[in-house]
Amino acid sequence: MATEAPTTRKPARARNRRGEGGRLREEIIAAAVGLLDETGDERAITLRSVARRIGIAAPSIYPHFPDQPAIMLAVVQQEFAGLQTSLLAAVERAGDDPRARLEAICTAYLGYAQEHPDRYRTMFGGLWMPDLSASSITEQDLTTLGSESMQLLVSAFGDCVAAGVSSSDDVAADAIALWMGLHGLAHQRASTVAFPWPADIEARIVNALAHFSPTKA
Amino acid sequence: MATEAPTTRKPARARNRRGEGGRLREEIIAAAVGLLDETGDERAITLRSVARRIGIAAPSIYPHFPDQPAIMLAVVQQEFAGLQTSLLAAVERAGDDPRARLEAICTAYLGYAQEHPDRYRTMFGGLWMPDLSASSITEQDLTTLGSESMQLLVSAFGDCVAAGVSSSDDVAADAIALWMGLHGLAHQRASTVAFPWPADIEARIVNALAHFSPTKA
DNA sequence: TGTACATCAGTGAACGCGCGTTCACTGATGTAC
DNA sequence: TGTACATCAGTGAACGCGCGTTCACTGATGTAC
Repeated sequence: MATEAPTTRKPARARNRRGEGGRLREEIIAAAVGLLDETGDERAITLRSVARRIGIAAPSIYPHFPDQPAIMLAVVQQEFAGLQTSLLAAVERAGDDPRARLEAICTAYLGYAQEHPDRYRTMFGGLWMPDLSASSITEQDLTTLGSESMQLLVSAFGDCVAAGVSSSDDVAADAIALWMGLHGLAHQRASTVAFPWPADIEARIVNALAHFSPTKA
Repeated sequence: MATEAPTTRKPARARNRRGEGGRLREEIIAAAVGLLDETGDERAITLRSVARRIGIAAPSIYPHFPDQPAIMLAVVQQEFAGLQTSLLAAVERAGDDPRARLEAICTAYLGYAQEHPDRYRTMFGGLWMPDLSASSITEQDLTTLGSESMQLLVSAFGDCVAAGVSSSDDVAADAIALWMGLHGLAHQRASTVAFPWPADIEARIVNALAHFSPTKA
């Protein structure tokens, strides 16, 4: 696979107009996600590979990102936002029934991970974050990731308990337990090559951890 | 941090005696694990860093491993064996009660992951495996990893169902569901910097997914 | 017991590569007058 | 309406580094005779 076509040397990317230099920032993030999706390896996202894909010189990244980990953080933040959007859309579609809403969230969560396994692995793999002291990334940047989605799950779980379709003596704790079940399945599916998954694995995990009343068989 | 002490140039490693060259193979694996434990980053395991740590020349690796991914595979295989040993020891200690045995396996599994978070992340992260076509590693190498431990979990779960302390219409499927809960917690703990875990998170996950009869409160 | 020799367990130098980052610069574009 | 100029949005060459891998080699060690 040729990294550069030999005949056409210059793709001749149109430079942004004055005042619109910020657009390159978005292009950089999009290029990074594109590289991740195509290679399936977050290590393929390098400062130089991103620049190459856009058609700019490598140093042109620096006015927009202080270092390479900053690009990764921007990618992960954008993807967590995308996950949240996907969950909100699912819960919207689900209507008013509390159990249907919680199930919709779980299905959407697992669906996102299956559609974008490499993104999911990157978001939760923790491998992209460096020494934390040698880069521009702060601990605050990391702890806030995914907290919105967690909150959504907690409140949907709480609604189920309030409606009597679930039981829990500690909604926050049981929501985390449910999330861990979802995460385990999502992550393992995204990481393993082949595995003999039972057809109803999602339902088995969700039903057990959501403590759904067994009445509605 | 100096990579090489300036005064003592030669650590003067004693070369193995004739017929004992195979010892270097074990030293290489041990050095790789050591690097992983100390740096917390599997990317720190390079052919050259391993050689440096042992005190040999880089090409000396090649009689023992065909390429760098082969070292990673050996590390991961050894660690899966270590995990299995740890689970077997726990189940031995637990005595004859089926529920105690299953709980012991779960606790030992989570304990291993908490003691060696970086090893756990490497084992299940899937990032160390390359193109699968560009290296010496085969798909067979990957699918067998951890299957022994899975079997142990299935049989312990089956014993619980047989003894009436658990319920399940499909032990194999529910064992996988339980494993996913364990994996989710183990992996997230190993990957995240800080998280407000509930104190009883382990019990909440295990009790729900093992379908333990609630009689024994 | 002595010695030639095959083998084993490595070594040392070199290669080409892609990486992050720096530095001084350039040329188009909008604005003040 | 015309023009000087500041600013913006980048460029191009270069740096030092660590990487995986190759090649021809070396020197100790055991063995056959």
